[in-house]
Amino acid sequence: MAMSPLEELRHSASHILATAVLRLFPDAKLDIGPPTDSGFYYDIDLDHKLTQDDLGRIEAEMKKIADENQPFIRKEVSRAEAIDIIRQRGQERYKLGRLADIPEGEAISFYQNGEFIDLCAGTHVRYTSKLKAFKLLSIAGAYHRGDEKNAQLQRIYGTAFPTKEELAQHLERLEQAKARDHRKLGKDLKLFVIDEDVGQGLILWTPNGSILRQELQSFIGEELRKQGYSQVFTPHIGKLELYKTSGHFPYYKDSQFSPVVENESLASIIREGCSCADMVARLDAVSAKLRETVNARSGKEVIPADRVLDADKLLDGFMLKPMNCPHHIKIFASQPHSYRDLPVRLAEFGTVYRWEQSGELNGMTRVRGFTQDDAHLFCTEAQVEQEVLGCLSLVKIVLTTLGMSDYRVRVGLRDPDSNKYTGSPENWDKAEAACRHAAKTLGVPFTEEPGEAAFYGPKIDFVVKDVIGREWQLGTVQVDYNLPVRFGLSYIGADNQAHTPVMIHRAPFGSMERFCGVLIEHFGGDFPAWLAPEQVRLVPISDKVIDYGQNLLRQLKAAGIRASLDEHSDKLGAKIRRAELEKVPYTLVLGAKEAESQSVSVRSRAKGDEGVHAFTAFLDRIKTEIANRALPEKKK
RNA sequence: GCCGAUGUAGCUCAGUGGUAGAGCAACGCUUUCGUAAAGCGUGGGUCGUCGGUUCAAUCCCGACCAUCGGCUCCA
Repeated sequence: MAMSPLEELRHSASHILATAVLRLFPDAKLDIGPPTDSGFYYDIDLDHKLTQDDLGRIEAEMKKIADENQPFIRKEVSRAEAIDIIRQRGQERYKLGRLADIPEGEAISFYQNGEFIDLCAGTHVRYTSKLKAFKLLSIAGAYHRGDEKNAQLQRIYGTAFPTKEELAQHLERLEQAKARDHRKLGKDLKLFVIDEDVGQGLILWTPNGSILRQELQSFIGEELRKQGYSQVFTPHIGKLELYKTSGHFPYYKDSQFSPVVENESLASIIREGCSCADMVARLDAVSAKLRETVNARSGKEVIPADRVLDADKLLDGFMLKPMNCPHHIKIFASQPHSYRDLPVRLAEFGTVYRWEQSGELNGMTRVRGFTQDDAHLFCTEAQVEQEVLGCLSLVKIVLTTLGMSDYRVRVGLRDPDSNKYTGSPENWDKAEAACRHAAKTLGVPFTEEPGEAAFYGPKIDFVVKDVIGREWQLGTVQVDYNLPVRFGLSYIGADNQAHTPVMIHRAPFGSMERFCGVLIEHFGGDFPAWLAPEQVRLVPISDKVIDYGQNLLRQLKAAGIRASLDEHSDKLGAKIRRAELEKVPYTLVLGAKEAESQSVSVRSRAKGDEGVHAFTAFLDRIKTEIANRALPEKKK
């Protein structure tokens, strides 16, 4: 596979990095060093813990190697010769394994530059002096072959570009990304906090952030009403048995909070002398009746016999809900349904809790408690395509309104070689065809990805690219044949027979937390007026016009505008600066002449000073802008 | 969870084996000002937590907690 010139450069940079590391640390054992989307890395096993200072030394050595202008020379060798070369260099720890990965019959090649030689398919630049603009960025731990059972190596990340200018631009982009990081903006703009005493990964929405969330929720609420959804509310917990029926417990136990067991039950099993392991086994077990019911409904053994325990030994408890579907299913099941009722669309901003690994938590984008803008649609098989299309349009409306135009749609299909999927192949064929057709009808570019389906049905994900090129899976639509069966759901068809409905899970935002996190970075804190926590800042030039300011403030508030009056005894420049830093879309400067003529001097975040306008004209303007959910204008 | 780094005032950060300092913010006074920082003053800290070493620890050592950069994971 040919490398692009940029990949070639970065790949060569990683060899030069390895050359430098071996000069400074001759006992380093090398693993691999490929190029990446934004640079390169090399994985190295070394007893010495690399520090930031080492990075500087290595970088200086790389500079020297570049100046030495060593040619990259390709050598094709036999397998036996390859083993020899690796042995001579004392690099057998990882390189022999890498060599073994090369299939019989394929060329085995090494690349040499100066004293360094590395097993490598290539390709490379011709001379080390081609490397003119590079920088080592960070050190990280990385498992050999990405498997946590293997040794953890030290990974050195760096980046390289053809010219110094492009490198400088890239570093500049990284700086900008830091400036719009939602964790920094969240703090600066007081949007959310995470408090150690409450717990890691648990978001506290402050008043400003809550406005943002509330506006998004009412926006989507409006769309849901248009599309015939019913709003429901369900509690944050549910009994363990509910999740045993759905199949979520205990199979996903590792990513759930531990069950809540009632004090009296705990006391009683302690009296019986139960060990911790006994307790876990009793929590995981099911009654013979539950097993029989679920297996009969599924038509196969989904709950094995070894999970059954005598009824009097069973221990039930409550779980923080890891998903909303079982609760919504119970609402659907509480009534008999005719085919004429379908589709039933139940929507809820439902908060769920998942035990994410501590190292994975990140601001608002990876948390342990989050609120999905969730809904479950119960429909007939014939309605699947239309309902999927409805869900997809909703996601599209959301993304378009927010100006998030850089996204792709991924249709996840089943892996033809796997039998982990529930439901009949005929149903799968139909559902996949429906998803494919719906995506086509929607008119957006999409890719089909076999193996990306959930075990219970195909799904369609919206993957949004943010300003710095990272991809986020936000909105999702999933077809589910499994849960309606496990819960024994039914409706009466036109033939007067009971039929099993199909269920669709969908969440256009995904979760409010992640979505807001991405949205903060998307806008860099410069929210459109309809989302901005504060929409208008009134800035009197002196105390003499405070009365006028208060008068306007009353009128703005009466019109439903979020506004405040800056009564600090600062100079105008300082008040303007404060409003700018707080990213208020409109600042109205008030002086004596404005007070006299019922006018305001408008300063917009996008354009700066716009001159004096009648207050009523400004009021109309901002009301329209908010009602239209207009996107912010580009800054001048 | 794993590897590494970090944790000092609300924020950004400096600092030392002898019980801490700046700028901004807050508060008070003066100033009443025309489009990104007026002046003076005041208050504010168990130096992440818990242990250990020491006559003495914010500083040295250990454990834990949290954050950051990655890895692994994400129904």
